[in-house]
Formats: sequence, structure tokens, C-alpha cells
Amino acid sequence: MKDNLEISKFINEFSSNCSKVQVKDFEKGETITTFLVNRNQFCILISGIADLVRYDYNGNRIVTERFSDNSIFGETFYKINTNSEFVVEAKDKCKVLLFSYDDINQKCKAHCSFHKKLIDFFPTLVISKITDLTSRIDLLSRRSTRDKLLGYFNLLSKEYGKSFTLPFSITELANYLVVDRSSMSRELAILKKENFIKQDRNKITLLY
Amino acid sequence: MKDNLEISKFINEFSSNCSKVQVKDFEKGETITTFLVNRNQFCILISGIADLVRYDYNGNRIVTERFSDNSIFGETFYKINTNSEFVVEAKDKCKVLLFSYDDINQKCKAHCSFHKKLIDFFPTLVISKITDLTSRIDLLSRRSTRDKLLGYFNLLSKEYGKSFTLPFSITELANYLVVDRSSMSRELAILKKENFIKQDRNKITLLY
DNA sequence: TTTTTTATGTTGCATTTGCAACAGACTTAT
DNA sequence: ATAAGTCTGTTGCAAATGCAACATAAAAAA
Repeated sequence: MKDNLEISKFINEFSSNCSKVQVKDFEKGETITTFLVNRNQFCILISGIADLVRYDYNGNRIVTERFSDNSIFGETFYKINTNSEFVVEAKDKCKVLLFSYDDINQKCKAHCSFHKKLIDFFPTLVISKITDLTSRIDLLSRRSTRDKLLGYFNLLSKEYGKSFTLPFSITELANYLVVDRSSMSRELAILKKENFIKQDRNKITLLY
Repeated sequence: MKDNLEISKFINEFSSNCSKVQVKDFEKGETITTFLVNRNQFCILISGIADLVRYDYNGNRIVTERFSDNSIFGETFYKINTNSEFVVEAKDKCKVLLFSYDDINQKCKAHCSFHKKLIDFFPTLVISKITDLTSRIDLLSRRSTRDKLLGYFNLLSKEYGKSFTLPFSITELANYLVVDRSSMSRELAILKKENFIKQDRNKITLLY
């Protein structure tokens, strides 16, 4: 995603230097963290893929956000809403950096090399996160499934051209766009019939 | 919103010190900026209220984001998608700080007092923005109008208790939750009938 | 004040979407 | 290789939502 080499160097540098920080490994399916109260927990995903999942009052599982290399997440960024439960789940092997934002921001300030490095990286990490969230909102603020799909395909085509593989399975894409999977499939079928796109599973080609 | 006094002091301090930064005033209805290409433009709203508006291919006007004191916005945070046009419009008198993120981040680094102060404020500003965006996504990831409404009311009640005035008009709330105004009104009527809420225009009381 | 504009609430109707159920393809584990 | 599990595409049907039109209330402008 971003300059991974730099970030890796960063990790090596800090880990011995700051007592406030932990690095942990998680296996596929494990819970990395839950958002319960505001402990100002702050995490950086070093490697792997993880999903922020919300379980609503009906027990429905909704993927609210997806994290990959260098994504930041944690309670720090959340208004905890006790009506839903939030869990970050590892989609595959994950390496995660965990710390309390308060520790870093206040107690450690200017005292440890990790903190100094974090100040350097912080803007890149957060701007990237804001960009992602904003794109997502842009998509979710479209009312029809068709507009969501075309909007998303458009974003991808800016980066990868007319032909690309989705970073999601079809099922996950429906989650990401917050539409019913079968309805989305139906809309994809219409787009295919109208020769707007070609689709084979999660491989898409735009024909316009 | 956040510690306005601090931010005001900050503004007085920098404005003479950094040639890369401008402060501009806008009247109600004026366009503050448009997101066209990536000039890495970065803005901080000092006072007033402004909306980020998207005009889609049909000319529909969609409010994507609302900014108030100390909100940050700009192209820096956007994946520019040429299929829609983005405009930031002043809802009332606005005072805005404008600069290029690159200028601040690279050319000015450690050279001017504005830059040094910005580093101090940056985490607070961005974390607040991320929190807002995340809450919005949490709301938009609910499929029914009822869940969106109750989710939003719930957030407000955490801050203000069972009785509060929406920071939006009813029409704007429908925009924010990305639902049709009349449908939302219908759902509000049902919630009233079922004695979940009391409502008088944008004043809400939760009865549960 | 009066007039004009904008916001709100309501309702009928058409459309879209979600839900449920199922069959076939693909993947993973045994 | 076989079996079990998951993912995908399809369809009928019910429910939710968007759209349009209108009346009334409130706010802004004259």
C-alpha cells in the first residue's frame, strides 16, 4: 500500500525503544480487539488483512471497514455506541502494533525514538485513512445499487484501467457497498446484459 | 467543537509567519473550493458552517459532508473521481485557512512557527475527522431508514441526553442519512405513533 | 405588515431492494 | 479422489423506499 519498506524499518527501530508499545501476531479468524469503552487504544496493522465487524441487535454481521498494510484503527477513532458490538477480526495471519494513544501522545512525547518516528509517519497514515473513509462515504451516499457499483468500478479503473480484479469477493463487495448480495448480483446481471461490463466472479472489465 | 481558544491563538500566531498560508473570508452561498485535480490543497475551517456537495451526472445535489469549526478538508483527502463534481459551499459566513499540504509538509518543515504549531494540532484535528467519518459510515451501513434514525439519535443522546435539537434541519438530516426526505418523514411518523420518540421539527425526545 | 420562499408532513403509486430458497461452481479439508 | 463447506448466480415474492404532488407551517424578504 504505502511505503512498506520505511514502515518496516520503523518497526524494527521502535520495538525495543518504547515500553508502551506491543507487537502481536494473530491467526486467521482470531479477534484482534474489541471496541468497548474508550481506552484510547490505537493500532497499526503491519501485515495481513482484518475486518472491523459490527454485530447489531439482531446478530447480523456487518463489515464496517477493511484494514490492510499500514491501516490504523482502534477506539481512538470511534464514538462508542453501546447498541452495537464492534470487533476487529483477522482475515488471515496478522501482525499488529498496539498502544494507547494517550501514552504515546502525552507520556512518551519527545522521549522515545518510536514516538519521534510516529510523528513522521502519522500524517501519511491518517491522510490515507481519511481518503479511504471519504471514498467509502462517497459510494454509500449513492442511493441505487447501480450507482454504487459504477462508482466503485470507476474508482478502481482510475487506478488499474478498464480491467481489474476486485480486492473483494462478490459477497464481500456487497457488504462493502451495503447492499444485499443477491440484489447486487441481479444488478450485475443487468449491467452485463446492457453491455456495460463483463464479469467473471470478481474480475471486472468495463466496456464504456 | 474542540478547544477553539487554542486554535484562535494559533491563527494569530501563524498568519504573519508563513507565506504559504492564506486566510480567506466567504459569504453565505459562496464556493470555498472545488475538488478538481490533486493540488494537495488542505483547508481548515476557522469559523462558520460549510457543506461538501457532490453534483452527480443527473445534476442531483448530494451533501457528502458537513464542516464546522476546526474541520479539515481539501483535495488531500480525496480520490478525485471525474464522474462527479465536488464543491465546498459556505452555509453562512466562513473564515478558512488555505494552504498546500505539500508546502507545509515539505518546503516549510521546521522552518516556520505555523508549521510547528500545525504539527501539534494535527493529531487532534485528524482524529476528530476520522471519528466523524467513521460514525457516518456506521450509520450509512444500516440498511433501513429506521435503523439509521435510531442509530443517529442514539449517538446524539450519548452526548446530550434523551432530549436534543438536531444539528440539522429535517431536510438536511435526510441528506446526511442518505434517504428520501418524505420516506424519512414517514418513518418518523411511525416512530412517533409507536411512542419511540417525540418530535417537533428538529427537536427530538427519546421515550425509551 | 404582506408577500415570497423554503421547510415540513402526508399519501398514493411505482420501483427497487431485501429476503428466502435453491442449484451449480468452486475451494478446502479429509 | 471424495466429501464438506463456501461462494455465486438466479428467481419469486413481500416489504421498504423513492418519487411526485399537494397542503400547511414557518422563515425570510419586500
